[in-house]
Amino acid sequence: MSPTPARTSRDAIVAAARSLLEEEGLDAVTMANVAARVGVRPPSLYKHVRDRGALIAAVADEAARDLGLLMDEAVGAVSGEGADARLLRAAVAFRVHAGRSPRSVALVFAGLGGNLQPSVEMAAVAARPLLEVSAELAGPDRALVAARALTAFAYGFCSMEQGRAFRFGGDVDDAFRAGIEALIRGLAA
Amino acid sequence: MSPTPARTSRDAIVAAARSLLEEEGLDAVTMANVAARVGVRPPSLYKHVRDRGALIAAVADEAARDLGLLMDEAVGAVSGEGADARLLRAAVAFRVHAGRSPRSVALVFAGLGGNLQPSVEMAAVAARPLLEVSAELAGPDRALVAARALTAFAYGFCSMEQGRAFRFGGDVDDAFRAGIEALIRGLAA
DNA sequence: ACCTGAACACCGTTCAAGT
DNA sequence: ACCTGAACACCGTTCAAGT
Repeated sequence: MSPTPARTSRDAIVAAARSLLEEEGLDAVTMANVAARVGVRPPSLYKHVRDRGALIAAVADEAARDLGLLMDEAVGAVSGEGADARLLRAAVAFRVHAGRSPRSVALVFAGLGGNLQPSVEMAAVAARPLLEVSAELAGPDRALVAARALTAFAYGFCSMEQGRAFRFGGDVDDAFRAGIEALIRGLAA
Repeated sequence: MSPTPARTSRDAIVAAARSLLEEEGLDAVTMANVAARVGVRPPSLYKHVRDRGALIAAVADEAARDLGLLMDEAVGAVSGEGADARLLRAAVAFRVHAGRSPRSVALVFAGLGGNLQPSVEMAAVAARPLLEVSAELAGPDRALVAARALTAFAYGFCSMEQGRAFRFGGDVDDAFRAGIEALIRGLAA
């Protein structure tokens, strides 16, 4: 019975912003581009999201949720596998994900130049799987410290790799593997 | 004898862009803001820099040079100090620097959303001190791998810290120290 | 040789007016 | 209740015109 039914939705808007981010970068996530993708004029977006910042924060939240699901799966126990082997698998999965969706990963961890972040709740969901295996590796009282170190390394490495910061030759796959193994070894000791 | 002497210079322009970046963020580095700081109209800037991208790349180069000088100093041998202790000092110095100049650091390592980077030459200068101590720690043939791991951890950690990504409590200083020590231990083994 | 105002094609955002 | 065109204050960049 509404005078005019909604011609788009918040979900469609966030999805359009998300694909724009991944395909063309944060600069391409303009209200004009998003509006065009959902078939509406830019001012109409403000009926569904507060402003561009809130839209990008919503994208960050979705990206964090997906990352959490991915980690949950990657970390799943395989018969007879120790915490070290499971963390190595999780790190490799994270790197593959970062290679496929570099801008989403940057958005989740560093806000991509803006000050937007996922909500604490979503961050907690995304972090849980890693925290559990970290507790196995380093003990419950050092789980947070270990998870932070592993995340810092993996995110830092992939962020630099995607930003083409490794420009002195050498085997990048090797550096990632050696680094994560050294860190896991050091944290378990 | 020039018809009109230059009222500004490339150096002054880059310096203005740099302070704008650190004080207000990359979005504030507009041609209008930079021009106002050097006392000129925006179109005049194009006589000194190709475009905004080239200006930001020049800022990245200066930031990389400064970081290299800082690392060179931090890594300097103290009597009887091993490679592990020197790397720990370098990492702590890097973190202090990242706390003071977070946006410059982000620009050097990840391009800050744009695709700008320091030149390879400047990156090589900035990386040399770390590579030398890494060779001491892990042996010459593993120096690059070790330096990459240490950089990835330190940059990732500080980037997350500055982006307020550590939101589950705990001692962040402790996490940094434990992480870098674990990594150094693992790389030396 | 450098600087300038005017212009162009864009932004994000607001708001009164339509349906 | 949602969508729209028009408007406002901004961008980066180009260019002919000034000195």
